[in-house]
Amino acid sequence: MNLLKAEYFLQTDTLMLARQLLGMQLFTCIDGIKTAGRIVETEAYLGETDRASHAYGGRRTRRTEAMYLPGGHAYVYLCYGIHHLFNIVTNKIDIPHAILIRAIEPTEGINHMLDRRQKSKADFSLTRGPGSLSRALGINTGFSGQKLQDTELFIMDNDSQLLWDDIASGPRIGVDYAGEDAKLPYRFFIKNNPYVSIAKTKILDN
DNA sequence: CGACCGATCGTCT
DNA sequence: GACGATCGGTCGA
Repeated sequence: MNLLKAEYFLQTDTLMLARQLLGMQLFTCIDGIKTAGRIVETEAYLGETDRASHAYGGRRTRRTEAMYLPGGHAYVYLCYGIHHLFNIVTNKIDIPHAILIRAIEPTEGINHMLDRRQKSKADFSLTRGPGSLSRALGINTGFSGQKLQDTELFIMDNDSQLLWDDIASGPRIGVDYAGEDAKLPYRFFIKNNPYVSIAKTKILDN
């Protein structure tokens, strides 16, 4: 396992990055508490031209400003007043692409995750869904705009590559408001992984 | 199972 | 003042 430099996310092909993130590990080390999980589900948001993106049409607000930073920064926002959703900004400065991390498979610090989630037993719901995994890892909106680095929030890539056949894609979840763009297959996940959200659609392909 | 619903609050108009 | 890139609980079949 190697530490992934934040600059890795300066790459411009956000869809490819969203696919490549699968199998990598997301770490947080907060107040000395280290927790991590293997990324098993992601969604790409392609910025100005993507109706599902908060940056659609080039919208710049206090909240979305983090997405206009260079790739390798975090974009975290509050959803439904309760959930802190974690994204990795990609592409060059002023191009507001981002990848939402939708599910991880816990690998380290499971007891701390249970504490944060106020659960007594580990089950798949511990880190299934973007709000759940953020809570388990201790990620909140305070991280928005921060660069990924090796002290608090970072990514390690894996020695073994995932096979193409192990990955599936389909429409993104919860973006019905996005019209035609809601159908785009910008959600990627590891096939048959129990931590992946149960999607209502059946459209699956590579 | 599936459908429905309430929680809860920052953000934008 | 309305609305979410959600979650977890309940209710009925």
